[in-house]
Amino acid sequence: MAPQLTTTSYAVLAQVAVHPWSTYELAQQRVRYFRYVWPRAESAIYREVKRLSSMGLLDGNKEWVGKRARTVYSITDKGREALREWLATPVSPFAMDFEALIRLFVAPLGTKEQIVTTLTQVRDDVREMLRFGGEVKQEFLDGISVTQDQVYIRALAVDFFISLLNTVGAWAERTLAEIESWDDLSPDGKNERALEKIRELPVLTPESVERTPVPPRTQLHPRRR
Amino acid sequence: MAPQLTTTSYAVLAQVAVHPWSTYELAQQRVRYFRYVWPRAESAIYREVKRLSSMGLLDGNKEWVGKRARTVYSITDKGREALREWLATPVSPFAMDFEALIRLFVAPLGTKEQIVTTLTQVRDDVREMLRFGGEVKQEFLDGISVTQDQVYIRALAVDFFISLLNTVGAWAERTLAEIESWDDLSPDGKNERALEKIRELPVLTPESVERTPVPPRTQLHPRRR
DNA sequence: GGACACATGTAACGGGTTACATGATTTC
DNA sequence: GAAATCATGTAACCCGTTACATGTGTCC
Repeated sequence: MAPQLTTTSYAVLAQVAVHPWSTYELAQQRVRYFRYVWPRAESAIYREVKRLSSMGLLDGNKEWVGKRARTVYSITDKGREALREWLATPVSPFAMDFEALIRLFVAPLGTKEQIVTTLTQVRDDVREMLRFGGEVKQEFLDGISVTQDQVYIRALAVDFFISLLNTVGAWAERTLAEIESWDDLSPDGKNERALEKIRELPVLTPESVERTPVPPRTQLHPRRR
Repeated sequence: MAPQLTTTSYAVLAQVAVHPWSTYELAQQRVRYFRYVWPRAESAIYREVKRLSSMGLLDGNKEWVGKRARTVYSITDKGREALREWLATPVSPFAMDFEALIRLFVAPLGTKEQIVTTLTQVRDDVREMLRFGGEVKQEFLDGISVTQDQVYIRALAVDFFISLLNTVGAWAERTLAEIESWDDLSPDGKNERALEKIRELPVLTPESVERTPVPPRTQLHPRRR
């Protein structure tokens, strides 16, 4: 049996499918391709191309720059076939790591300044990513993108990226504003206003029929026997 | 030196800070706390509590259920102090894993049906998460949440969650509609329309930035590990 | 009294990360 | 011609995963 490929493998295959790259270029150009939707360390890419080429999915061509070797990889028919088969398998769901939310939960342990700093960082990170998104947009409008012939597909992805970041950015802004309007991080007098805000959130709540009567929460101190 | 804690460690600490839990409850209740913003396997939690308690940040109490032991953990002062110190460090940026976008990029290698299936899966995943979000909302409105006294904080997080999912869901819907309006996945005659759509995306491009003076961006902080 | 879900973990593998090494090119 | 930066990787540790193991209440 061939060893199992990971999503990272397919991400690399997908990038090489566009055109051949040296490993270094591959690792660098991930920024323009998958850095924000499938972030991985550079060294993972180096390892991945070797695996893929040992399996015959990539074709590695050694070149020489002075006394240094470098390898340029292109995708093979077998590689394209692997991608094709992958497309028929179930997709893994959208997932995120958002440390700032964990900090928010314990924010009252720290100072107001700290949580404001955290949220400001989030806002700035998002701005930076949006700046990058604007760059990509401009590249396509100028007609100079490497994947210019694929605009009809890439546009869908850029749409996703921009929409999502605008949402996160807007959330950061309004949350900053809310917290800055507080005197401190204590609950005093804040919960009622918060309930009002929760009530207005755009999501359906389960109907009372389905509403499970509160299950007596698991006992923290079970009886001995 | 004490071993370095990871964000997962702090996530566990943060959850135990709410009130004591047995390890099993901890692992289960992650769904209601961090599953969607900091997803980790259950076994990671089991290992983490042992580490944290060996460091004195958690206090583990052995109890007996029949002949089986179980451990109930509560946070120590030292644990709360660790959380406090953590709040002063730079936050790690929002990150996501979104395999569907990689598939979208290579979609023309496969069939229209396949990419439609993938996007439908995304839409359904989002619906399920939104259903959960609605449940949480209802719990707060009913006043029965375990963190009822923290509504003023949790509301901010629920806001984030719902906003983000609505954005992803809306994107999935309109992308499905777009692709279903196509005869096939070839670029024929699609790129011009796509450029028009890109032009309308709500993000500043470098050119427009040059024309519109923008306040100097705050410096980005370094990445945490 | 057998089946089955719940409860409570452990073992082991592998992907991802950080740290390091070394040659080539540019800058001053 | 030294320093800094770019280019091209390798090594090793550790977090996160999947798979498994075993005890306990419950249902019919």
